[in-house]
Amino acid sequence: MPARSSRHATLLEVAREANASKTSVSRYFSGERERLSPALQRRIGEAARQLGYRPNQMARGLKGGRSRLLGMLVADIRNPYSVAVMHGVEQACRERGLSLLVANTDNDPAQERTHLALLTSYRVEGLVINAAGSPTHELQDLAEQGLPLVLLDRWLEELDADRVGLDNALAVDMAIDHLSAQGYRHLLFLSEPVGQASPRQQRWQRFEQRLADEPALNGERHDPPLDGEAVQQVVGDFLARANRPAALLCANGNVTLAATRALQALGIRLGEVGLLGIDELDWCGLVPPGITTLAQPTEAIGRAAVQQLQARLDDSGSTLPPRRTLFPPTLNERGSTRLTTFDKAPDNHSENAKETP
Amino acid sequence: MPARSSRHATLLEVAREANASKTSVSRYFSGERERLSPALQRRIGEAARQLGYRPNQMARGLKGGRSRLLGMLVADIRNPYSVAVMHGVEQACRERGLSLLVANTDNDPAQERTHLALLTSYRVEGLVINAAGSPTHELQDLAEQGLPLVLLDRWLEELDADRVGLDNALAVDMAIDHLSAQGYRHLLFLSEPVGQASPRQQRWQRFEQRLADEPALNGERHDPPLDGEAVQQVVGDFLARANRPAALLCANGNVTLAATRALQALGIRLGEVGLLGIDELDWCGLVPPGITTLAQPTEAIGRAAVQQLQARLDDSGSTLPPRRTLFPPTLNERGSTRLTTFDKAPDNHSENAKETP
DNA sequence: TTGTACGCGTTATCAA
DNA sequence: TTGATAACGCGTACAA
Repeated sequence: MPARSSRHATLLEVAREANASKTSVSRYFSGERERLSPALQRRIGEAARQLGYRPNQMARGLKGGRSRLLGMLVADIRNPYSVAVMHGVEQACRERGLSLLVANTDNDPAQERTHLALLTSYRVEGLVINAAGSPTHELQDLAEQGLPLVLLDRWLEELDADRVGLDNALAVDMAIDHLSAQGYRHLLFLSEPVGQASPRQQRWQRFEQRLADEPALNGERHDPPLDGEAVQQVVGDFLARANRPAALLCANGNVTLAATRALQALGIRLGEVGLLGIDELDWCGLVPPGITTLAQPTEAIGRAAVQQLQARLDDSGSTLPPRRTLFPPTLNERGSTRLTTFDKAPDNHSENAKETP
Repeated sequence: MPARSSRHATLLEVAREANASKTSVSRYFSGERERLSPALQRRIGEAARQLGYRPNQMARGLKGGRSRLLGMLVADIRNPYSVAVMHGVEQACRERGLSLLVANTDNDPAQERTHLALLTSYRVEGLVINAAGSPTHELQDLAEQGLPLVLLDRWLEELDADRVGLDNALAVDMAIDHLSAQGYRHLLFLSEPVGQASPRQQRWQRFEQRLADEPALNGERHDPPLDGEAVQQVVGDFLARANRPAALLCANGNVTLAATRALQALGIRLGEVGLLGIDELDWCGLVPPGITTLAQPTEAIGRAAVQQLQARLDDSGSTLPPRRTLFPPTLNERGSTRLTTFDKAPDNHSENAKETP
């Protein structure tokens, strides 16, 4: 029984109880158990268990500067993409004996600043940053102070830090190539308001570039707000203007959701008008005839972020050049980009598709 | 310019720079700014800004025992329900100037133990626990040591702690009442493997009780593993046995997803066989004709958890009796429980429904 | 192999 | 209003 009613047992108390010195107890809990005599080990172990002793990480961090804490700044924690990446980050942390201090900013630059200060005040050993705004100056300072940090998904041009994320140009290429191969000729690129977010900018730009390069391809780009009727309006207008076969390319998961709603509201059948979304979501196979997506390797991205941080941590001293780690997406082909599929069966049963000319 | 190339400025350095004492600087950053002369305030503020000083929370926590950290143990961070609740927790934390240390256990009791130890080693001031297994003993110890903790969603009978979550009995009642009112007579209650998880047990039991009480209602209960073909098998068998009108009641969001897949694979139209899920999900309005759900007030649940912790923190001393805070769900009525709806249009356009007898 | 003594950055206590 | 000093719990030279 831990007995102590309201406080925590300390190293010193364990030492007393075990009739040993602070140093020995410290060693016992710092992976130097081997260097103690078997007898001492038993005494300390016993005493610690009896008092319910747990080393105080705060005190540990204070002395050695090793907080064993990693900070993660997330722009929108309710985004499944963010959570999936975070899961990868967390696993990688666990494998290294690190804990994760998570801060969600809800895409608010003010909160971003606050949380950044907060994270550093806990002396995190590294920072995974999925930025909302552009707290470039603050980050620059942190980087200069020698704090390892890696930019996740969204990055800031002015900040020359390590970056991990999707190969956005490749993703757009794959999307366009697939739609093109399926016979779609008139493309609508749909994004959340582009603003400062780099992935949106990059996908957007790549789309424009491809349109410019290939005269056979027609297209438009729009970034309406996702709440309200704007999306339906934009899609409706596009479809009224565009010749067929026409398709929608959604820049991320949120857009895919909004676009699917819009198409349904307009009474349009998926596939007849193509739909391809960047980001894979649980339900993409469920909406008949299934929504084609480009899945990001979220776990790998998360792990890569931590790995990069670790590299900086190990390297502390010499200045490695900033490194960019880009991952390719995976195409999940479903009915929404099958021009000839007018059937409503779920994707995994499309072999039973009945033609409805 | 923060100048210092690689370390953090300390209180002492600020004091020297400002020609003040440590105490004064400490006061300046501890909300006792008023008690300093305007001149001193200016000097300290200046010096701090110049050196880029940030109080070290680790050291703070060491001295006063105030880590300003709350710990949250999450059973499955990829579950949208968990994330939504976490969002509420996080907001409530922010309002109180607390930070959140999140630990995901992936439903693994071993990791649960580890993470629990980790969280306490950072001297979190309180713990929000969405337990995977039953680390009852560990938790009991923590509670006895005076650490405020609140059980979220899942609770452990043996542990007499504060609890926050959904009113599960009410939820099942509402589900059955709705299905019953819509004309469904033969019910299949579908759950993830019940095991130790208390919400599953409670929902399961309430379902059984209602069946026993009302002879007019027929029903079965199953808890197949969600991966693989088991769900489709169970649903198929049930539908082969049961008379109509028949309906499925899904015990949580994961089950709803699996059940929807199964019904699609079986080529069954929603509504014709009823489908009602506990937990609201992004896509429930998207799968024609929309899936009826019981939404949990996730934000409120998260906030309530922190609020409860706060109460314990404030009260420290006298022993308040354990408190249970249960929230009612909200019914989102959609096409999947509309017996007469054979139309495939999205929910928000059901007024245009064409009858297809 | 084990113990002593000091320092980490902060707050609390007390005195000026 | 300000300042000196002693903790807080732990790691780590260094000495034994």
